[in-house]
Amino acid sequence: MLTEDLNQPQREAVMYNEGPSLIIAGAGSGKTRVLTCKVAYLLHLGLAPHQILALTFTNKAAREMRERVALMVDAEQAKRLAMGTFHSVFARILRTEANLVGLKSDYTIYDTADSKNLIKSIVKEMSLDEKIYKANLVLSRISSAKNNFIVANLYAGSEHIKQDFLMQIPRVKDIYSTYVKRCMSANAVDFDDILLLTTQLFKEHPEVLEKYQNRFQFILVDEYQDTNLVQFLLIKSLAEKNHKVCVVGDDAQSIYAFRGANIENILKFSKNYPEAKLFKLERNYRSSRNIVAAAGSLIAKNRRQIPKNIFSEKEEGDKIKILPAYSDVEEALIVSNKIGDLKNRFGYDWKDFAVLYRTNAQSRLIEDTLRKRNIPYVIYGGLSFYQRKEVKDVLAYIRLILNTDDEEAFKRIINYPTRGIGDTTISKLSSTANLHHVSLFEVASNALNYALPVNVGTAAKLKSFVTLINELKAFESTMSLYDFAREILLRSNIPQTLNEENTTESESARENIEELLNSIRLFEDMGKEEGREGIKLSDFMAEVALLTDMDLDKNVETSRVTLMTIHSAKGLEFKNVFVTGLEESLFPSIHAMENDTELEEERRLLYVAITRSEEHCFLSYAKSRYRNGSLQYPSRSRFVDDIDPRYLEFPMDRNISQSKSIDFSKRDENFFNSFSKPSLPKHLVRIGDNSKPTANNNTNLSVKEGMRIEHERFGIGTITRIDDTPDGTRIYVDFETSGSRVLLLKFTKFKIIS
DNA sequence: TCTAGCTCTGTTTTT
DNA sequence: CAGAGCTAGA
Repeated sequence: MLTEDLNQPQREAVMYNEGPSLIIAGAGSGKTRVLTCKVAYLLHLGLAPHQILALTFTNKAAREMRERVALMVDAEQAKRLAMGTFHSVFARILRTEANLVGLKSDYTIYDTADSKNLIKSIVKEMSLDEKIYKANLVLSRISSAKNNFIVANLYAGSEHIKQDFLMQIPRVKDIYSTYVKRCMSANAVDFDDILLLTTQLFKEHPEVLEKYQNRFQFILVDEYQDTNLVQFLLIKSLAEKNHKVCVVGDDAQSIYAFRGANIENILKFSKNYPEAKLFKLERNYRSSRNIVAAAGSLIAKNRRQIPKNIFSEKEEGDKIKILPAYSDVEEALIVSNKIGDLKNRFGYDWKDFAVLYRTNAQSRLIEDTLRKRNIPYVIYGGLSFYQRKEVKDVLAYIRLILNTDDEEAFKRIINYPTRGIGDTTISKLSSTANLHHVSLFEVASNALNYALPVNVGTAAKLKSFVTLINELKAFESTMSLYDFAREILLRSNIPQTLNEENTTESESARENIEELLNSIRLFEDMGKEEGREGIKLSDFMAEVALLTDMDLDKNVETSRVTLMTIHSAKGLEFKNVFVTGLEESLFPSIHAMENDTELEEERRLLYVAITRSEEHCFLSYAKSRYRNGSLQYPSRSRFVDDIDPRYLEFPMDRNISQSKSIDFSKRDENFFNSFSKPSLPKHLVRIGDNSKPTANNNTNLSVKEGMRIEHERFGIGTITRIDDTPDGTRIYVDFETSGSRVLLLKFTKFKIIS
């Protein structure tokens, strides 16, 4: 029986399908299992796979669920489930119904970089100050409006515009409406549009909505706490007719408010469906009792939450260990050492470890250290493969060929490889195109008709570019995807250009492009295997646009330590988890320290991080860290103090101050002062600060072999050797955590301990 | 129009 | 620190 291995609340949640239900699923409570069983159960009850709509936030989650369903029912059925991310499912629907919202079905999906570039162009064209109307800021305003279902012509009457005035950016309204128009005339949508336009479509075309209401007999939504208003509306409208909808979420794990997610949706759900059944999954099967208790004590500091009692019946386990470090460098060393140590002691595999951080930038040091120790690792996040310059260049060719209206693709490649068409010509093209409400490509194709003010030479260059694109277009019908893509690549002249450069970068660029072609071939072959007829390159492009770094195959066969942001770690679990950078203004982020709402979200983020761990969890922080090129002295994160100390273990052996009361923020001096115990005479050696190094009077300073010193960045160590060289005195130090180093005395900041 | 080199600036999380 | 944008000179 399908529900055999489930506990009571899980089974009830799976078997109740008569109406709407809300499943509050605590961390590690077997949520995926419940969802999977539910899908299998619905199939068992006789629903056809295509009648079940299951929405997730990541492709990975969708894939995983499909695979697990396939194990319970037959693979054929699993394949036909309507399962995917919000964006991929609704992008498909939008493609089918494109003409109803003024798009063509081969529309392009703009990624964030495309959107930003478009905004930049618009700001320039409107002669606004780019320093005030920063692309990032404007995009986030537009995105937030879209997520809240505020279309361009309603923006003027919205709360948003009031905030814009306060922020002194009143013209966002105009940028927004121009942006929408430009996307439309480029036959392009951005990420938010995929959901927004579908919502609009359903609103304005009840007959279309009804078609999908009838098709989707049952709707499941994962990570419901992370849905925004538009997603809420989409689910609401689709479920309106037969109320067969089940949403699963955990308010304690809501970490996407910055993207418009609204916890209110969970509360609104019960309001919207008064008959909704509520199920709570409170037993955590993942983590030791200590970890669950520690996480529980942390999240208890948040005010707004749905009451629940998460418990574990696993063994008590070790306490969460706090790992203080002198510097970011040392933090990385400690983490790497601990990983090696645990592996040796308990026989873990590399893949049993994850190092999590708040910001992507933190990965660098950890990466460096792991590499030095020969510890294999994978990094998720950051630049994804499809965002790399060379890959985007090739994709832009493909995009323009498939959709010549694609403004951003046009701009990207009109002069790459260089063909003598510069900014001047591009802005002429732009203004002419805007004037006549046509695409850049259209103007370039008929420069004469539009009276484009360019000289004969430029006109000829434009013509040959247009001819190239048109010729390539003609190949589509005659070739396989792979051959077509290869033809595009060859004719684009990109490979030749890279060959000429002949640098390490151009070498890796060529490899990446080769990789891109391989993925096109793979896509084509898979399609054939699955018996899908008439796959087109546009299908590949549609898929690629919605792929993230998480979805890429990263050589999963080899066992490696995982490095990722906490956000990307949601939904995953590891035996051992290191949460790094627990420092004020990093975690919680400096941007989130102003109000409680944001602070609570950061706290939930740490909650998510801790609850990823099954057996061991470590929280590390550094007393000094390089950020944006300058050294900073943060204090320990307040969140460490939010956890009940009964579940924490602080180090005994090292005398890093536990108190947070010292203000490190002012000057270097404070940092050193904080080290010295007030009663002791200050042996602080601090030579070569910014004032000129008062040369040799430091050489006979009282350093001796065997002395123990405490270094700002490397921690505690013993001097093993002292050498006088023409450059000054060199000291050889064996550091406890960071190994041996040779330091030039006059530039070294340290304190003598004994 | 292109390129190299300089200055400036920003700097969270992501489908 | 790294990426973007700007300037000067070719």
